[in-house]
This record gives sequence, structure tokens and C-alpha cells, in this order.
Amino acid sequence: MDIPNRVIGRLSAYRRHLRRWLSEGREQVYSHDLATQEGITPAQVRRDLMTIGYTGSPARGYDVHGLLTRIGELLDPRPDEGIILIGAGRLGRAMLDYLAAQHPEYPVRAAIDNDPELVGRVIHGCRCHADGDLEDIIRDEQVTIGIVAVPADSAQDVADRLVRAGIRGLLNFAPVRLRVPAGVYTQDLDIAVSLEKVAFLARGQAKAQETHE
Amino acid sequence: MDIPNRVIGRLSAYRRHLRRWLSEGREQVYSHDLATQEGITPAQVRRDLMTIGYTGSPARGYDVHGLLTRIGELLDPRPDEGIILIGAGRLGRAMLDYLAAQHPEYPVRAAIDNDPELVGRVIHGCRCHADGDLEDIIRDEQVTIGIVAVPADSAQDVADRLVRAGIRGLLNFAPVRLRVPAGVYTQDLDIAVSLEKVAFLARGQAKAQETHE
DNA sequence: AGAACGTTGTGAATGAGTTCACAGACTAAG
DNA sequence: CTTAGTCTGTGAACTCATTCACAACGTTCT
Ligand SMILES: NC(=O)c1ccc[n+]([C@@H]2O[C@H](COP(=O)([O-])OP(=O)(O)OC[C@H]3O[C@@H](n4cnc5c(N)ncnc54)[C@H](O)[C@@H]3O)[C@@H](O)[C@H]2O)c1
Ligand SMILES: NC(=O)c1ccc[n+]([C@@H]2O[C@H](COP(=O)([O-])OP(=O)(O)OC[C@H]3O[C@@H](n4cnc5c(N)ncnc54)[C@H](O)[C@@H]3O)[C@@H](O)[C@H]2O)c1
Repeated sequence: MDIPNRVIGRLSAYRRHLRRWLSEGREQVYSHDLATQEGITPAQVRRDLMTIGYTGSPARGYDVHGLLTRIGELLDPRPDEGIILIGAGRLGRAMLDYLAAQHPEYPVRAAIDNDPELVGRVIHGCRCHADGDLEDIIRDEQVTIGIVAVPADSAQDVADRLVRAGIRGLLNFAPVRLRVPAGVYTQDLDIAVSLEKVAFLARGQAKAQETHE
Repeated sequence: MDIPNRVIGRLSAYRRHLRRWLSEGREQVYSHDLATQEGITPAQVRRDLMTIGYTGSPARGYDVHGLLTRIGELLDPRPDEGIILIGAGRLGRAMLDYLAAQHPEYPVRAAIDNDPELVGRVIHGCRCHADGDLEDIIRDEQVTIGIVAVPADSAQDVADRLVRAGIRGLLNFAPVRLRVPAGVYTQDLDIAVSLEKVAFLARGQAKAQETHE
């Protein structure tokens, strides 16, 4: 099965609304309910659900619980998919805190920082290790995803080491585009670029709005 | 002139390479230089520069300084475009720090938080105000852009107030899609969704990599 | 001067993503 | 049982973005 990138992002968003509705006791939803929440067309929602092979019923819509289960099969992390954070600076610590509080399904196995001040500290249940331990931790702790939150200068070096140690995916906050070999997936999340987009579009008369991505 | 969203993002990225090259004394670049850095095709770069009406010369490529100037005309913030941050929690403070250090061209005029502990404190040169001051600050300090870093529950309320006070653009970190009227531009930057994308794509065999957006 | 090379600018082709529009399906009401 | 109404599933149309491919051009070398 081949699910486009964009669709994954929307499924993740749908899931949040579905969870909320489920907790409110709602059992069915229509494509236009999800569409309204996300500011897209109902046709888009149906198309997305079609690509993951989930079908609803005319006149009753989609089953909230069933759809959540289906999306979960695709998106829920497997138990052997650990995360490692490189760079326990301000952004890195904010992420640790946020993930621990809001996303227990993504356990950060370890943090790495080259500041001796930080090494050995335990931040939100996550131990901070020295730079040199990176390779061992990835091999020993079933880590497949790396979050890169080091300064721009070091980001590519860090990424290279992670790749060599066998990482599968990277989420990068440093303002550089990481170069990785095929088979490793990188998502560069450049906040400064996003801010520049907002500033530009707020200046001229904007037409549309845009979600993450 | 109508510049697509995607192009703005790439221009912002090009600019970083151009600045680096300029500081290294380089005077011309070819489309393939920028393309290589960003992992895209040279044709895409030329197309982008075409849409902003910048032209190079065959055999010499583009003038680094001139191109930087041209992109700057489009992207550089105007002096009357102030920023306000709502929610001086962990992420908000990390942003304050980051913007102050790395992006002095985007001066954050004020922060707002409803935690009495934070109100009155000055964080990285930015004073934290009480919740109720929001409207006054926006009107008095030429603020056109809002950064939303409050919990998900409050995000839409905060956005509504910002919009009513006349904000033009929003950068939103809360995991909800903000609903704003036409004329206001919102960029939702959902880090959890990005992480879920990376996890999914790292699991199956990924093909491509993706930049922010 | 003329030829050879490498790059730009861009129309046209391709590709990806979104929306349209409607047949078929299901429900509820009469 | 039949009719009216609403929603799904989806082929086709459409829109937007990317890539191709090549003429035109500037530079350098002979
Ligand atoms: N703070 C923000 O809100 C923000 C926003 C956008 C982008 N970013 C980017 O995120 C990255 C981190 O930002 P930050 O504000 O947390 O910076 P920071 O300086 O607070 O933290 C960086 C941390 O990385 C560590 N580090 C440096 N080199 C390292 C290496 N080679 N190996 C391991 N650790 C190393 C440092 O010791 C420090 O603790 C930067 O690239 C920054 O541009 C930050
Ligand atoms: N920390 C991260 O790395 C991270 C990552 C992704 C998304 N987010 C999102 O960003 C937002 C902020 O995250 P955080 O980690 O900084 O949370 P936080 O709890 O540390 O900070 C939130 C701040 O907002 C303030 N606040 C709450 N309601 C307010 C209101 N109505 N008006 C003004 N201020 C108000 C609180 O006093 C607090 O200081 C959340 O929506 C979170 O989901 C955070």
C-alpha cells in the first residue's frame, strides 16, 4: 500500500477530532464533519479514507471507533520504535517535556548533548548522555527516529552519525536541509521559514491558509 | 504580483545559502548550486527566480548580491510589522530566545501570558504582559503577526481575540487548526503531526524527503 | 573571427493533488 | 412497499506544481 505524505498528515489530524468525538460518546461522523474541522472539502476527506481502504455507510457516515482503529493501525508507533533527541537545549527540552506530557506513545529513549553541564541529568524522565554514547544507544535501545535540535553548524554532522548508526527517520529543527541517503526519511521543520511565510503573506492580502507541512 | 506559497518558502531557504556564499566572497551562483543545496532540480530554481522576475546571465549565472537584494525586497519585514507572542511557556520562551539571538529583524514587541508568575518578567529583552493587555499592545505597538504558543484549549480563543484586535498573520504551534476569517493568514505548525509522519515514513520504506511546509 | 561549451529563460509535457458530479446505497417516514 | 432525502465511493475533470527540452546567449579558447 502506498499512502502519500500529505494524506498521512491529514489522517493524523483527523485522529484528534475522532478521539475527541469518541470521548464525547459520538459514534458516527460524516465526511463533512471532518472537513469542516480541517477547513477542507468533504470530497478530500472521502478520498483520503478511500486511500486507506476504510469505507463508511451512506446515510450513517463513518464509524468513529472503527476509523480510529484503522488509522491507528497505520500511524501508531510500534514498541520497537524508539526516539533519540540530539541537543537538549531550549527547544530540545521543550520537546522532551511536551512529548512526555502529551505523547507517551513516543517514548524518548535518550537525549544526547555535548555540554558537560547537561550530561547525566535526567530531564522529564529522559537521561542525557554524552556525545560519544550516540552509536551505542541507537544500537542497544531500538531507536529508529532521531530528533535533531542542535545548532545549524552541527546538524549535518549529527545527521551523518545518526545515519551511520542506522537511524530510519529524522525530524530536524536546525535551519539546514539535511542530506541523507535514500532509505532514510527526513522532515526539516524550519520555523524561521514558516515565520517568513507568515510575515510575507500577512503583508500582501493573503487568500488561503495552510496547515503545517 | 502573485507568488505561490511554496515559492516563498524556497526563496527563504535560498537566501540562507546566498548569504553564506556572499560572506565567503562568492559573487555568482548557478541554478544548480542552489538546487544541490536544497535537493531540488535546477529547473525548479530557475522557475522560482523567474516568478520573482530576477534574471541571470548565461555562462555567469546569477549575481549573489543582486539576488539577495531582490529576495530581501520581498521577504524582509517592514519596520511596522511587529510580533506578539501569546503563551510564554517552554516553547514560547525558546522562541523568544531564538528570535532574539538569530532573527533580530523580527523584533517581538511583547509576550502575553495569563500566569501571574510570568507577568512583568522580562524574557530575552521582551516584557511579559497580562492577558488583558493584548488588545492595547496590538493597537499601540504596530503588531501585525501573532505567535500562538498556548495550550490547545485556549488557542482558538486567543486567535479570535487577536483577529478582533486586527492581527494580519498567525503562526500557530497549538495542535488545532485555527479558524480565521479571510484576510488573515494562518500557518499551523503541528510538530506532533510531523513526528507522526516521520515515524510512519521511517517504518515503511521511504522514498523522498520533505522540507517543512 | 569562429567554434565549442555551458547556462539561462521558458513553452510544452508531465505529474500530483484536489474537486466535481453523479450513480448507487441506506435510512426514515408515509 | 414506496418515496424522499442524504450520504458514500469514485471516474473524470480540473488545477497547481514540477520537470523536460531546447533555442538563444555569453564566455573562452584557438
Ligand atoms: N529555540 C527555538 O525556538 C528554535 C526555533 C527554531 C529553530 N531552532 C533551531 O533548533 C536548534 C536548537 O535550538 P535551541 O534554541 O534549542 O538552541 P540551544 O543552543 O539552546 O541548544 C542547542 C543544544 O545543542 C547542544 N549541542 C551543540 N552541538 C552539539 C553536538 N554536536 N552534539 C550534541 N549536542 C550539541 C548544545 O550543548 C545545546 O545544549 C537550532 O538549530 C535552532 O536554530 C530553535
Ligand atoms: N513544548 C513543545 O516542544 C511543543 C511542541 C509541539 C507543540 N507544542 C504546543 O505548543 C503549545 C505550548 O506548549 P508549551 O510546551 O510551551 O506549553 P506550556 O504549558 O509550557 O506553556 C503554555 C503557556 O501558555 C500560558 N497560557 C495558557 N493559557 C493562556 C491564555 N489563555 N492566554 C495567555 N497565556 C496562556 C500558560 O500560562 C503557559 O505559560 C501547546 O499547545 C503545545 O501543544 C509544544
